[in-house]
Amino acid sequence: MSQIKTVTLSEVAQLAQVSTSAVSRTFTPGASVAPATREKVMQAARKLGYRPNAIARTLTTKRSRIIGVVVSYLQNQFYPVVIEKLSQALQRHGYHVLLFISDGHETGADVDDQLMDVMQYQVDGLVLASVTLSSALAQGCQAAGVPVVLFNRVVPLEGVHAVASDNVAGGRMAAQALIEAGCRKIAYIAGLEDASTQIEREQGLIARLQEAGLSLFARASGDYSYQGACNAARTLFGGKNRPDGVFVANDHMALAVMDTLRSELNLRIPEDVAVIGFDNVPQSAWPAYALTTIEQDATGMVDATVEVLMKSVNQSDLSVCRIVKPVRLIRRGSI
Amino acid sequence: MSQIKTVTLSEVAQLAQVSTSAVSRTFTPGASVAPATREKVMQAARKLGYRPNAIARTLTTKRSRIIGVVVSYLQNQFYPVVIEKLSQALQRHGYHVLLFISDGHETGADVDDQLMDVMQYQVDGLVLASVTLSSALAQGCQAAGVPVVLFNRVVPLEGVHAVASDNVAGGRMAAQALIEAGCRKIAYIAGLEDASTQIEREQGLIARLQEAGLSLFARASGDYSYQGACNAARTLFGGKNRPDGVFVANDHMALAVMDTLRSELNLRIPEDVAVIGFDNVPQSAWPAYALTTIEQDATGMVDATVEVLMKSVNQSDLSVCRIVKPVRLIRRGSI
DNA sequence: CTGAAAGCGCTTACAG
DNA sequence: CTGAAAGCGCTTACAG
Repeated sequence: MSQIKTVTLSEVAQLAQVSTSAVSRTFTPGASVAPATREKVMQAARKLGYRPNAIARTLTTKRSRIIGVVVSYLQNQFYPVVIEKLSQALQRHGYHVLLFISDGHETGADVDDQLMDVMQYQVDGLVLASVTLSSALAQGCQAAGVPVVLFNRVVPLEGVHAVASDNVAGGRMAAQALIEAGCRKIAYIAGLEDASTQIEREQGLIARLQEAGLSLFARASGDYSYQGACNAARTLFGGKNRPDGVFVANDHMALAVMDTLRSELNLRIPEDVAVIGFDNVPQSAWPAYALTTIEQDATGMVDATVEVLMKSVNQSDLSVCRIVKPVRLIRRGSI
Repeated sequence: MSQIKTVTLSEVAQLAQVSTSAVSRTFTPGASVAPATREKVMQAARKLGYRPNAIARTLTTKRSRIIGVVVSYLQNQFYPVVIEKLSQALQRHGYHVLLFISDGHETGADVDDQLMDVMQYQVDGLVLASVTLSSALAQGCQAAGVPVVLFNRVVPLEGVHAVASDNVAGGRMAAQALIEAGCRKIAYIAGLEDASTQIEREQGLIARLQEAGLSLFARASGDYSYQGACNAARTLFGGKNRPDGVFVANDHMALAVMDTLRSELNLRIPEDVAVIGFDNVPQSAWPAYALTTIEQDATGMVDATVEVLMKSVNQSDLSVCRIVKPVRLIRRGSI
């Protein structure tokens, strides 16, 4: 409302007695300006307190230097960690994050709507963390030339990059750890049923179990939520013939499971039941839990994401990247 | 790089056989367009897949509908919760969040630099969560007409709004709860020494203690970090004559304190020592902790922030708001 | 209600 | 290396 004073490029040009082109060039890294000219411009700019208007620049260059980031919910500490790293990495490259929180339980159509919204800001790229878009919109983005990378989700969409962990391997590792610990009645608490992470982790678990001549003892879904996991734990461990080990699809749920097991069902971990999670969120290391888990390489995933983004921004014809980061077992006390 | 197809307003105008003004108006809520005209435009727009370019719009209207949000670090779950709520509330008003993560241990000058950076995007407002800016920059923002609200910090800067909790009252409540529980050797674990939250909470604690004829038994600083709090707990509780109760300046640290007290020092909570925190982050309610704490009204604070922002955007001469939300005691098992 | 025109603050071929 | 000029995609008085 009160855009009181806003110094523009032409005011600087006027004061410095040069053309607007000269001013523009001195603020464009790598443009050719004579040292003397640059100096005059800088002085005038400093005197006036000039700051380039990124919006105007975006309008002409078609590069906003902003990346839209959509994330579904921040309860799971994995995402705050990722967002922090991602934001900082992007800042280092001169980019900024336009953040978008989707309500979580939205249909693909809703997400599409929101995405259209952020697209209007001419974002240079899009990263969707734990969220998926429709194939229609994916095509739209591709047509518009804005690269999208799915973070921690993989969906075979044309032109959509994806960065994820080796969830199948992780599932196998979890199975392996449980088996080694002597568990024979192994249960699984699933995440959102149609999430690729969920599907792959379960797949790995079951594959390894079969190799060992075992089959899944029990299964319940926790929807990747704290409460969902509590409920799953109750149904799985409430009866007489209970599992002696459980793989929980992510740490956020695993912590909930540990809480319920101990405080509601009076079971000891790992003596009565071994539990293993996935992610290695900061809380897993807290002594109250000491959760054994499969670590996702958050830093590596973020770096890969940024790399794909930067490449795509500079060369349109980048072929689609599907990056799969290795995971590793972090042994602590819950198994 | 590959801005393949981008439908513009004038293409729509051409197809619809109307002026660009007409198109612009049909996409401006509340502008006067004849129903028939609007219909023609809508059809053309739909056919072409037209989406208004928010950047171009911003350049002419001087309103970007984006709010810059700066937050120092997301380890403390209070902030992810706040960001989620804030982002959603803003979205409801048609605004978006340009997120900025500052490294945490930055000087005011660094924050200033980063802010100038986000200012270039012509943000309509700024919210600084757990971060402060220099008075020089505060004036700059004021001069530029962009309202800034300090979230969870209060600093007497000209023209800067602030939304915070009644930290003094909270400190008193904490003292009160500890006293009622029979504690007489009450310690305090401080946050970042120059944060207003830290100062006020301590102030309230000490005031109430004095009224009860007590003085602070011991004190250590935890810097609002998990590790810092662990160290503080060690020095405070490592000796023979230890406190029987402790007020920790925020939950994030309180959880760390509980962890060290129990797993390292073998102390029982609350039998050996009562602990109380501040914030009421989701984890405080987890059975492993069941932390008694002073709750900040995150939703109320966010709503107030959005309200101040929306008012400021629409009327430049809004007088400075210093909003202080009440807090309340949440009783759980740690006291 | 509608259109022609100017302008928002920058960048970028194009000549020189 | 430098400047004049056109243009990025929209909005908004101003006339009609």
